[in-house]
Amino acid sequence: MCLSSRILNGKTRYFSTLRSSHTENKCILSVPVSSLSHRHLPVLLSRATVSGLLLKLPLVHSVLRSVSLGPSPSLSISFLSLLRRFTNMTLDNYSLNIAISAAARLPSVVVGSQFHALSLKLSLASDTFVLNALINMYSSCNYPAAARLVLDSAPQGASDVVSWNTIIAGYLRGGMPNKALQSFHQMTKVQVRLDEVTLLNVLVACARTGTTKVGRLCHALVVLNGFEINCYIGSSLVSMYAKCGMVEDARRVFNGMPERNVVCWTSMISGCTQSGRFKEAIDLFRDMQIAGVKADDATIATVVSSCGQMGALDLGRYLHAYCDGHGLGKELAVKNSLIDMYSKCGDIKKAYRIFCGLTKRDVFTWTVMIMGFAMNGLCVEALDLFAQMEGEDEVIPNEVIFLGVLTACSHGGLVEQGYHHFHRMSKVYNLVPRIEHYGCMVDLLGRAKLLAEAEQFIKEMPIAPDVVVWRSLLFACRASGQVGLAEYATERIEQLEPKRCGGHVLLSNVYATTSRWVDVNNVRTGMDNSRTSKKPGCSFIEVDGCIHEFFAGDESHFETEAIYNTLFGINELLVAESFLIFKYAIWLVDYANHWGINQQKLVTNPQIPEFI
DNA sequence: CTAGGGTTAG
Repeated sequence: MCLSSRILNGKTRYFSTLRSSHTENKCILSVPVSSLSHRHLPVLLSRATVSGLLLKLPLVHSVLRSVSLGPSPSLSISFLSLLRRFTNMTLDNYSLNIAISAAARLPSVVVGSQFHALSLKLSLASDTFVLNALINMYSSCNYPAAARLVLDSAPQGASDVVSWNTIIAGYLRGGMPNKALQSFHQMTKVQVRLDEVTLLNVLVACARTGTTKVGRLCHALVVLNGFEINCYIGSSLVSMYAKCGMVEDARRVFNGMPERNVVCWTSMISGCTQSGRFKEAIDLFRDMQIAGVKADDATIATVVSSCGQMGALDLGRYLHAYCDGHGLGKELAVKNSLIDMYSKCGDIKKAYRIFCGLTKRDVFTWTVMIMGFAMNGLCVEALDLFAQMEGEDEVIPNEVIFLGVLTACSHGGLVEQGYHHFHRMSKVYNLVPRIEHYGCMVDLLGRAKLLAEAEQFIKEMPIAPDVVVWRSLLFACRASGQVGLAEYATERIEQLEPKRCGGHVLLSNVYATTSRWVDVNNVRTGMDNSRTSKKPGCSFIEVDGCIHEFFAGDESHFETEAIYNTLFGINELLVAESFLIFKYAIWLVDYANHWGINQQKLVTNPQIPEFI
C-alpha cells in the first residue's frame, strides 16, 4: 500500500501523484494536500520515522513531490530540514532539486543559497537537474548574474539546453534583454542545440531591444528546425516583427498561422496600434469577433488605445460599455487606457471621473491623467495632480511622467515651474533627462518666445540635439519671425535627416509669416527638385461607428523609404545591414550542416526572403 | 526551463 493513499484515505484528489512500490498498510496522516500546513509536519515526521517508512528514499521522494505541489513552497523545505535533523538521512539529487525549486518559488535566495552550499558539499552541484534548479533559483530571486556564475563554473557536460534557456529567461525577467541576447550568442558557440523555448525567449529579447536581424534569424531557425508555428511561437514572432517596426512581416506571419488564440490576435492588434495603424487595429478587432475569439483585458486595452489615438470616441464608449457587459476591464491597464482615451477625445471630465473612482493607481494611471490635463489645457490641474502624487507616495515617478509635467508647463507657459521640475527630476529622483525632456524644455522656451534662451539651452545640452529639438526651435521661430535662426535650425535638421523633408515645410512657413514669398517659393521648388517630400498628414473621422481615414493632398508625393533607396542608391547604413544579413546567412548554413538539416526548407520558405 | 499578447511619450 503506498503511503499516499493511506495518508489520504484513498481519496484520489489528495496526494494523487504518489506512486511507490512500497505496500505497507499503515495510515500515517489523513490530510488533503490543499490544507496541509506546517503544524502537520512534526506529526508526519514522527509517525513516519517511528514506522520506519520515511527512511526509504523513494518514499521521501513521493512525499516531497506531493508536498511541493501544495500551496506552500516552504513546506517541502521545512519537511526536509526536519527530516535531516531527526534522522541521519542524506539528501540525494532529487530531494535537492525539489528543495531548491521550492526556494525559487518562495522566492528566497537566503534559503536557496544554503541548499547551493549543501549541493556543493554533497558533490551534487554538477548534477544537471540540481544545476538547472540552482540556475532557476538565482534567476527567480532576481540574481541573473549569480545564475550565470553557476552555469559558468559547472563542469563540461553538466549543463544542457534547459540551463541556457533558464539563463536567457532570467535576464529577460531582470529587464536585461541585451544580456539575454549575449547569452544566446554564447550558447550558439557551445555544443548545445537550441529548442523552441530558446527561440521563444530570444524573440522576446529581440522585440525589447529592437534587434531586427537576430529576430529574423530566429524566424529562420524556427523554419529550419521544423518547429511548428503554434500560438506561442507565432505570437512571439508577430510581436517581434511589430515591435521592430516591421508590421508587414508581422502580418504575413499572422496570416499564415493555422490557428490563432486571443494572444495571437492581441499581438497583431497591438502591433498595429504601436505602428500607428489604428484603423487596421480596429478592423482586426472586428475580424477577431467574427472569428469567434473572445477578447480579454489585454485586447481591450490595446483597442481602446487605438480609439484614443484616432479620436474615435463613439467606438471607445462602445468598448467601455462592452467591458461592463462582459465582465471585462477590471484590470488597471484597461482603466488606464480608458482614461487616456477619454482625455485624448476631449472628455476630460469622464477621464477624471474614472481616475477618481480607482482604489489603486500605478505610474501609468498618473501619467495618462497628468498628460490628459496638460493636453486639454488644464496645466495647473496637471501640476497639482503631480504634487498630489508625490504626496501619496503610491508610485515613484519615472521619466515619462516628467514628460507629462514638462508638457503641462510648456502648454501653460510656466517657464519657472518647467525649470524647477526639470532640475528636480535628476536631483530628487535620480532620473537622467533624456532627449525627449530636452525637447520639452526647448518647446517650453520657444512657446514662451524666449528664443535666445532656447538656443543657449540647446548649446549647453549634454547630449546631441535631435531633429525634434531643432524642429521645436524652428516652430518657435515662426511666431517670432526669426528667419536667421530658422534657417540655421533647418540646416541642422537637413544634416540629421537628409532623406526626409526635414524642416523645409516649417521654414517655408517662417518665410511666409515674414512675407518673404520668393523664399517660400524657392524652398518649395527646391523640395520638388530634390525629390524630398512630406508624408501626408493623416486624419480620421468617425461616422456612425465607422472609421474613415483621410490623407492630406491626394496627389501628394508620398514615397516609401524603399522607393527612395532604389532611386538614390545604397547608403552606408544599408551596406552595414546587408553585411549583417550575409554574416547570419553564413552562420545559418553552418548551423544546418552541423546538425544535418536540409537547407531547402529555408530556401523555399517565402517568409525568409532576406537570407537567400 | 513550460513559454506568448496589454496601458503612458517631446
